[in-house]
Amino acid sequence: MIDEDLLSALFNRLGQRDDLGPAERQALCEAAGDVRTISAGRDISRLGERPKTSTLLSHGLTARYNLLEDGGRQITAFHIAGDFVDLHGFLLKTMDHGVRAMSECTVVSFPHPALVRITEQFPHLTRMLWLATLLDSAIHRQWLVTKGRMTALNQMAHLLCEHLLRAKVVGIAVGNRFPFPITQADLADALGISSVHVNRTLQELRSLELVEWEDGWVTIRYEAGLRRLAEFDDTYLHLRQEPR
Amino acid sequence: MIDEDLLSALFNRLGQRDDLGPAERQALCEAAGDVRTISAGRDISRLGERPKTSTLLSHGLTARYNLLEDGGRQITAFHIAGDFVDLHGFLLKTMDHGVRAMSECTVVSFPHPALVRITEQFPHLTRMLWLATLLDSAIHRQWLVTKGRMTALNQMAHLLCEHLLRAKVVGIAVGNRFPFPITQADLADALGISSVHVNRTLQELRSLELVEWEDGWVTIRYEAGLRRLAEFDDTYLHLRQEPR
DNA sequence: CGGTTAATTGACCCACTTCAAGCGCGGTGG
DNA sequence: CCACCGCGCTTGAAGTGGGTCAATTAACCG
Repeated sequence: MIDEDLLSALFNRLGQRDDLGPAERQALCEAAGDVRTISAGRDISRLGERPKTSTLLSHGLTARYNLLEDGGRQITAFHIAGDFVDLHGFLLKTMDHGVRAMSECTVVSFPHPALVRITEQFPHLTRMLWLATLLDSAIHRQWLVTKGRMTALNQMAHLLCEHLLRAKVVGIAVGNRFPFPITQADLADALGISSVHVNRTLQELRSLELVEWEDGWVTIRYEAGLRRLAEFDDTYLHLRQEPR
Repeated sequence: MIDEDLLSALFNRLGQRDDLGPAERQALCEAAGDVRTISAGRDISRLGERPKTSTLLSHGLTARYNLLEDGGRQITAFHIAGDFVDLHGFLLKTMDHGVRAMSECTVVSFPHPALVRITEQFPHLTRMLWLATLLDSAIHRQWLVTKGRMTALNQMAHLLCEHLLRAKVVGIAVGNRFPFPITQADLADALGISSVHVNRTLQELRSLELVEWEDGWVTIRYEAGLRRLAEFDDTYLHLRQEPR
């Protein structure tokens, strides 16, 4: 059975939404398979694969992405410690996107048969895992809104507000700073804009004295202003603790 | 207990992904609460609400939407017969978007306590309901890809390919025709473009002899061509029947 | 010190927006 | 039965956010 430390970010994340009992924590520890380290730039999963485990990110940053015929790429999600990168693979069975390690990552695998057992024996824990995928989904919807109806500047501001909050929840933020080790080209693929425009937009955020971004660390200098710019409302992250 | 007919589209949709046993079908029928008709333009659910039931769409068309400060609107999903419009409300507890009836709709409500009971007594059915929300999520991701990296023309083509297939799955398509009773302004809010541009883009799809759109019905005239234009690959709809 | 990758900048271009006006049609009230 | 209204669709013209191309600089690395 694995060390509970590896799951602490997950416990933080789920615990922020509802209490997890000791039996449930133990069930998760027992369901865990092997622990691996994956180096930056490697794919954790590829389009079309049929995974037999789901992968919890214990440390690092990953991205879900799809490629287009012209070689373009769209990143549809980032994941940090405490996130499952492909829990949906448990039931979807076939990956409809790739998952790439954007930094060195530590991951814990959960064999699908063990997850089936959880659904048979731990209804509340099952709902919490289901919830974890619903939170992903809520973030997708929010990205659709910002991508569809906001300028690059607002969109980028929104992404940074979101990540600050997510980083705080799992305890990897340091004050208003959090790690975000991606290139401007990666960010462009997430926002659906060109890397040239990312560069100019970032400069604007800097000149507005809202954000700094150095050596893979983002500092939010003026959170209230950034939130206003992004029309950020954290409802969609569902951070209330309540019976689920 | 309600008439099984009201759930037939749901059975079609789930049954396309895995077998549902008689006991599971019956459990769903027993979990159902009241049946209502909602007239076009009405909200089924609003931002910030805390629903006590989840709503299955048995007939009609609905849209999830978010509003922006400037009065703009982004539609993040359409739902047709057999789709739950807010199954995620079961665990998210608070709605992070509105749901609007785009046509007259027949809906079946499922009280959340009944869904809790399903998670306690029917693990496989629970996984199938979970799957239903994962399919929503997969569609969100696909929209992110098309919205981020495709032109309005390709995006619109993609949406129509998607809806043709979804309509076929639940049996509301007639050949290559399906109902889609929305205005061009609604479509603009879904694609994240202006209604003027929707109009011009639709004209182009028509002039390419790929699509017709009259009286709320879409006819796909040349599906292969439309798919090529949209780079449409149905993997993300996960239409294979297999153990889940 | 060459080689590579990321960040930056300038110049020009285009997909899509905005604004504004006109049109077709079903619904309604007199 | 018709005049009018409102909504959705259509079209034109002008403006802009962001794209593309291409070159330069900066940082790192063996």
